[in-house]
Amino acid sequence: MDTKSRIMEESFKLFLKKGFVDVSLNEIRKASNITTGGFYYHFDSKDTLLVAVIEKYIFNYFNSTIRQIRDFEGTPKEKLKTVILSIIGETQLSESSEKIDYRTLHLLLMEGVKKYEIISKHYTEFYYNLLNFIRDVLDDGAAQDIIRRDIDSTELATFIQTSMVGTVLMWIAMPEMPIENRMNSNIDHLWNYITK
Amino acid sequence: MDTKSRIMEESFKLFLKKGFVDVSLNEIRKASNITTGGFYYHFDSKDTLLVAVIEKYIFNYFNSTIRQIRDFEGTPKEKLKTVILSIIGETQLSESSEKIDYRTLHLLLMEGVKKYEIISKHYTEFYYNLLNFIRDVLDDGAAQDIIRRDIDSTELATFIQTSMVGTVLMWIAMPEMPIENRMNSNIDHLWNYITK
DNA sequence: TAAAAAAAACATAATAGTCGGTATGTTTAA
DNA sequence: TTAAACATACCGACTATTATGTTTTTTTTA
Repeated sequence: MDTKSRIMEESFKLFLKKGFVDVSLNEIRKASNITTGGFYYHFDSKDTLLVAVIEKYIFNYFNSTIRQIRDFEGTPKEKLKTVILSIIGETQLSESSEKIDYRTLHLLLMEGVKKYEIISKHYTEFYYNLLNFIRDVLDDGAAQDIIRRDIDSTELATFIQTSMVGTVLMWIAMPEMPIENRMNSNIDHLWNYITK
Repeated sequence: MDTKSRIMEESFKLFLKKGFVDVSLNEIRKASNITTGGFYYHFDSKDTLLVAVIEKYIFNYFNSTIRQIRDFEGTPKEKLKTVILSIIGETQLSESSEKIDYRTLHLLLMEGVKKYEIISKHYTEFYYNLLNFIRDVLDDGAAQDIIRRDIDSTELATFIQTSMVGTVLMWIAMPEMPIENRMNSNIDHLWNYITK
């Protein structure tokens, strides 16, 4: 792996563990085995690094996951379940085999959303991406005559998305209940409601 | 107002605006019109201050809101709608008339949850408190023969809570859609599902 | 009830340490 | 020979905190 990627990956791991502001450039340097000069050759600032890291390891991953599930063969219900569990579930760091706890990732994301306009923009874009995905799945299900047509699919998609996103936050608040259980239970109820 | 309360209120405002770590003691001192000695007379450290502020201005407020809505006369549906809108909606700083944007409050809360075990504990407790409230409302509705009985009320309450909490996060992600609209739409769908 | 003592409520000054960032030097590859 | 890819040394600004001094209020005592 080249130096820049190494810096980004090690920083990402540190950010997840301690949060952005609580990781100093010294720590980043040590973890990446590089000196100050080396770091500033690749990045203009610590902030630039954070934005790059979040774009690469979070949003790229999120959006490519949605893309994959779009091509995924399965029932609409399976697709809905899979997309969110893929994102939330056992995220994996590229190349290495380390698993990431989504909860810490979410907290890092919130930190970025608060501090940087560009991350906030990416965040919004991702949710529109997810919303469109859910709506397409619903439209597909309606075409297959599985899903009710009396409610506008965008509104239904919004309802479903809200519930799925809530699952994440509840997982942070009440971690003792496994995410899979909560997700399965929620999707089952949603499914009862949206199917004919 | 006494000095300690003044420090806490001014700090809370600063924390909401910039986040905890980005507010220095110097800023707190200036805003509260106090010196270093004065500050450290009332608080052991900056961290102690944050915990005190979050306990007082967030969790006290949250939990007392739930208590109020418990006594609130109204239909189960109104109660559900009111409790979350009261918490999320136009929160108000004690004494002063300044309105708080819940989104910034949520981000501050996440910062605290990440950094301090005690805040994380309060956070979990609050969500159990909310869950119990929702379940009681549902049980009440079932007793009035409004709400279906074929699903366990705890599971139904969990489903509803997840959706409500998701509403908050969606509001952060997609702020252009007003929280009231989203909440009303979601509650209507939930209601269709849980009523007989 | 006035003086004395004690405690509370601050104010001032200083400190050690860390922070992100810069300027410049050196090595390596094209 | 030139530019990329680093390394070294350094810096001023700022950080939370401490130690100590001063003022104000409360309590105790004569």
